[in-house]
Parts: sequence; structure tokens; C-alpha cells
Amino acid sequence: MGRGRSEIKRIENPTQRQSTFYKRRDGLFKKARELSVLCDVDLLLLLFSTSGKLYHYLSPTVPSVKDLVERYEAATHTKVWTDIRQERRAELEKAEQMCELMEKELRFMTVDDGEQYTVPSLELLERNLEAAMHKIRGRQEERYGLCDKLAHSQALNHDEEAGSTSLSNGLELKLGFN
Amino acid sequence: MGRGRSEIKRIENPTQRQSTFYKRRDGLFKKARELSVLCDVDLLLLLFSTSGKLYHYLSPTVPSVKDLVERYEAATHTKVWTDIRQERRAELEKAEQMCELMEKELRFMTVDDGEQYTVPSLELLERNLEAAMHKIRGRQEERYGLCDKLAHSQALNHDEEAGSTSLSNGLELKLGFN
DNA sequence: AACTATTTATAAGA
DNA sequence: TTCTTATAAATAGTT
Repeated sequence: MGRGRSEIKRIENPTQRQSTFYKRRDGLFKKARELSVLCDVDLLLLLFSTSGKLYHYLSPTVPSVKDLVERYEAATHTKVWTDIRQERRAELEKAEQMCELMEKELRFMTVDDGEQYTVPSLELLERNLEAAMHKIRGRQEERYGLCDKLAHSQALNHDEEAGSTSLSNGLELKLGFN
Repeated sequence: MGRGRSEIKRIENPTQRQSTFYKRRDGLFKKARELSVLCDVDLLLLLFSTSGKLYHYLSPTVPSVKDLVERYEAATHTKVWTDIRQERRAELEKAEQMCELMEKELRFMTVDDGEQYTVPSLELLERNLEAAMHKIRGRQEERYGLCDKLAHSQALNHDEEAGSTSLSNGLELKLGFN
């Protein structure tokens, strides 16, 4: 509308572009408001000017931008956020499950006071512990024979974290069997 | 525009509303397109008709709806999704860290072949294993003395999972020390 | 869907 | 920016 021509291409003159932007922006928002009211339509109009300024309109019938965008996702099967969220939750559950299993095993192996054992599992554990001790003694012999002094100097740094480890969520897993 | 009056309120006659919807919807999208091209504006127009049908337009300069909505969040400090996502990531990292720690401890305790030990830590482990065995033997005696038969029937079910546990991500934690 | 009388939007100019 | 105004565009009512 107006006096001139109507080619729709980027306006190169910045002053003219800015002026046109004001006028058309106002017009567009007016039209959007009118459509949403007249025809009972849920709509979102969201725009950033070249200078980065935000303007937006959301029909009064829609609770939030998030709400409408979720409907958009459902309709287009884009599901950008939904998918990512579900993926993350699955990962988290998996990690938590794994933590639980490992915790259980650690309790079993350390003969935790609360742990209940059947006779065959106690026997299995006993055999395992004996085998582990056998292995340890073998290693100790190797060590003493070969590099006694070197191992000793390393030990000072390494030993602290080997005794017991405090985990970030407050759980402490004891290696001591006393 | 047009012949009649211009009150902006919901059109109650469904036929008339539908007709108006088509015309104004087309007009609105045309205006949106024109503005985005003429003035180099990033915009999203998203609407659902009363019947639930989706129509939308996104400026060609914008990669995705997600992209623009994230800019909106940043601009309005709404940050609903951003916050949730960061929270989830933190939870996951914590769980993964815990898993890693427990895995390390299990490797240490099972005298894993790859595990490196210093002499003092080997000695500590040995003492721990000996203490655990001592405890086990005490328990075994209790068991044998009190409820031999009961324990034996329980064992059939319980034992399978006690030997080794296959974890969901493919890692297998062996309790056997052979 | 198409037509057309009118209203509205807006390009240029001030 | 903001206003004015000539003109192009949109559209309400109608067919």
C-alpha cells in the first residue's frame, strides 16, 4: 500500500528500512491481535529486529510461549526438547541403576552388617576372598623382590585415596572390614 | 477493510468466522513474510486454528523454531528449559562420577589385573580381606548351627544373582576372583 | 472461490 | 522519529 512500488526484497537504505520496519511491525502485530480475537485462534508472533530487539505477541487464550511451542512440537513431531529431555532421563535412570547395583555388590563384598547371606553365597564369597588374598600375596612378593624403594616413595601420595573414598552425595564406601 | 464495520470481537457465526479466518490468516502470513524479507527481521509466526490445525512461518534467516525460542528465553530471562536442562545435566554428571568411583573401588577390591597397587595399599587390602573372611566364618558358624535346612532351600533362588551381575551398559562386575 | 465496495495499511514526502 | 496524504492492499459482505 502507499504510493510507491511493491517489490518485496530487502530494503538496502538503513533509514528507509528502519522506517518501514516500524510501520509494518505495528501493522503486523495489529493484524495478529485481530485475527486471534476475531477467529478464536491461538497464536504466537515472535520477532527480533536487526538490532536484536525483541517484540512478541501471544494470544490471551494461551498460557505461555512454552505451551504453544510444545503443541507445535507435538504437531510436527519435531519434539526437539521432549526427545532430549526423555533421553537425559533415560541416561540418568541407567546411571542410577548402575550405582545401585554397584553399591549392592560393594555391600556384599565388604560383608556389610546389614547384608543377609545364604550359606552357598557365603561359601562363594569365602572362596573369592581367599583367591584375592592369594593374588595379593603373589603381588607383594613381586614388589618386595624388585622395586622396594621406588614403591615406597610412590606410596605416600597414592595411599590416601586408597583407604576410603567419600562420595559426592554423602555416601561413604568403606574398604575397611573391621 | 471491506464493506462492513470493524469491531474487533469474536465472530460468533461459525461460517463467517471460518471465512474470515482464511482471509485474514493468508493476509497475516503474507505480511509476516514481507516484513522479514524487507526489513531483515528474524520472526516466527505460529498459530492453531479453532479446529486445532497448525500453521506457521519462520524467516529463512533462522535455522529452527528452537533457535528463535531460545533467543526469546534468553531475552526474557524465562529460561524454563535452559534451567531444567542444566539441572538434568548436573544430576547425570554426579551419578556418572559416583559410578566411576564405585567402579574404581570394585576394581581395587577384586584385585583386578589392570589395577596397580603400592605396597602399603596391598597390605591394607590384605588386612581387610582377612577381616572379611573372619567375619564370614563367624556367620557361617551361626548359620550351620541354627537353620541349615531353611537356608539351603532359600539358596536356590538367591544364589544366581549373587555370583556375577551383568549391568545394563555392558560392563560386567565379577565377584569371582579367579 | 470470486467479485467489488470499502476500509486499512503504508510509501513518500514534510 | 512522527504526521500527513496519496495510493496500494486487504478484506467484509455478497454471489
